[in-house]
Amino acid sequence: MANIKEIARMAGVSVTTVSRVLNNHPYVSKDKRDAVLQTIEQLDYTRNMNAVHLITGRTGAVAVILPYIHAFYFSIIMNGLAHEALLSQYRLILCQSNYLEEEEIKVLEMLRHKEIDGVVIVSTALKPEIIEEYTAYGPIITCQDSGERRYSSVYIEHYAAFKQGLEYLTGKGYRSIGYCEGRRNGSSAVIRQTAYREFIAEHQLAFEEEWMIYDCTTEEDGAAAALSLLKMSQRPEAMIITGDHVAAGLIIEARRSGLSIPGDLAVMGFDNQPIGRLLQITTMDNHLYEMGAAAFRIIHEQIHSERPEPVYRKLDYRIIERSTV
Amino acid sequence: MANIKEIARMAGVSVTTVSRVLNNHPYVSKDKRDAVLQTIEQLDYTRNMNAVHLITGRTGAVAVILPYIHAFYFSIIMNGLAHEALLSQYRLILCQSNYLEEEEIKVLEMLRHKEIDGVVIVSTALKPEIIEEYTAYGPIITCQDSGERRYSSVYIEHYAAFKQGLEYLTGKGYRSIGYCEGRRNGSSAVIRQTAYREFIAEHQLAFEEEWMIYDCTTEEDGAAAALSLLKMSQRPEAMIITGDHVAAGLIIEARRSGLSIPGDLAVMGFDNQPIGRLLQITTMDNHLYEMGAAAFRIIHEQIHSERPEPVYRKLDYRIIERSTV
DNA sequence: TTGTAAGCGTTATCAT
DNA sequence: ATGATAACGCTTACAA
Repeated sequence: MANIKEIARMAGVSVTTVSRVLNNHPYVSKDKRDAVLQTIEQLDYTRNMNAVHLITGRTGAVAVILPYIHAFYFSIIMNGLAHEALLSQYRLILCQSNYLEEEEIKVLEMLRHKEIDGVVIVSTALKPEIIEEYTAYGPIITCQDSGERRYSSVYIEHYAAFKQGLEYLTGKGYRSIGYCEGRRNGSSAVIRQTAYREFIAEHQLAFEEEWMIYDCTTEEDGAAAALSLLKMSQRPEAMIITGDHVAAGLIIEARRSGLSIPGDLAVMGFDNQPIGRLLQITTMDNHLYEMGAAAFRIIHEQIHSERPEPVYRKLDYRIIERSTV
Repeated sequence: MANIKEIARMAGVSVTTVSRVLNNHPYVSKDKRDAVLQTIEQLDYTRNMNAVHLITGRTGAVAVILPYIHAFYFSIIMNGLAHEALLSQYRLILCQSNYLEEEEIKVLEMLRHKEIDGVVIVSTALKPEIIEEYTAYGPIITCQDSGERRYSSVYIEHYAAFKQGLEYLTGKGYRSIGYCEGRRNGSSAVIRQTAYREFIAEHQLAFEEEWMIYDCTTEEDGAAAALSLLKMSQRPEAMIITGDHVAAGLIIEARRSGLSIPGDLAVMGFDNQPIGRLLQITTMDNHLYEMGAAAFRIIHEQIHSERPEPVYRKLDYRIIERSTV
């Protein structure tokens, strides 16, 4: 395959001139530029970008770490990231980690190996200390609140958002509230559970340990939760459920079993996913798209600044009132 | 940041020896190897992979082109790809194209620029001729049947599969069948519509133009389809719907409106997605996961062979009988 | 406006 | 078993 030297020789110019044409530098006469362009066309030449990356020290690529691409929560954030990356002519390299530290480390190692210019961590199993180590090799941003670390973050205050959701339910008069939690190891799940238990205690609400249902991540988990709810001697008046798709599964199964919603059971979802609109689920909009977009904008800026300072951006949230509460 | 030269100097060996240690070559004495290893540790050294890519002419990365990551159809294929890529220690670069030719070309250009070793095209808006041009720069495989071209393919016979679905419905006694089609431009949609219309004609089934519903890609589209079905003066006895999530939307909305399924309306889905199991939707399993896995295995083999020949692999399919037909 | 030559950080070749 | 040295294909001082 042709290289820059060959183009230079055939066009009767130096490699520098060819490089200038390639990079749209000024100070190239029209004659030479045309000659170069024509030769390039003729030989079907393109640059070997590996050589460019080597000499420039940049790759124009950013990696994104997330556990599952097929989870709505993450795909919405991903859309935000992708949109901004496109605007900046950047490439996104996706890493579906399944929360495997090993996979996540691999991506951070890519940063170290100079294969990418930065890393966006949407959700991780990694300890903040580990991430912090890698900031030495390039900019990193997380979509989780990890305190004011040496890397940036765009995040939702899960604690406050969850409490607001609970307040909304008690405001509607519900005095016993169950909770379908998402992935047990998920960083947000831990926070939300704390918010939940504290809220229950503060407001002296009724509570049974079986109202706390763990590891609900799919429609089927929601359906299973509905079934176990039905078998309880004491059932909560309301359920708060992270993920509208899980809420959807619960609602469908509960209705199939003859429960009226919100009459017999109120359901509040989280994350404002498309299925939620279909089933008219009352939910919490976490602005996930904007989260992705902001994350990319920040890391892009950091890639291009000399000594970037970490940025901490807190996103807001709001309840979407529909008809399941 | 430290480079190989520095390591060599500090360890008191040549760069060649360092390189040998780095690549686990034989013929390095234990003494020197240990010295090198220790220096590497000490300086926190890693290779600049751009230099490696440049000299070796390989990158260990394969790009995947698909229109939408959040569509179940594609995410299942993606899972198959990802699993195999992991086994082969390959990196996957994801391109969400939205069926924009421009975006897809960008990826093919990466192949030309030597930034990736191969391309897996899951679904594309590109003409086969264009893809064929790029085979000059490296192996390409599609997950669509495009005839026996200069690039490989793993594909489902959408025509035959769709007809089998229709036969299943007529076998159950339904004599009027409507069809919710997926994305209008989707390559499979075109094929399936042909199969549909031909089947209707061959079997002299009842048919109204309004039973053919276009561009159904989401749960909400399915719900909307249910609503328009309800308004028809003549309603089909059965619906065949590409995508179980679309079928789910239709079923939920239809039942909400008092329709019994399959009593008043039989529904057959396609693609065997998780939601289909929850709602007990009778569907067609297209082996999408296996499709992704096979695609990667083939391209991986081609990357490592001198003069690769195109491979054409046809996948089978089967009906999963549940309770909506 | 143009060209020469020195890198970038590796691996490959070919000695010894 | 080890090491010079030449690639790989490009950008960028620096000189003219």
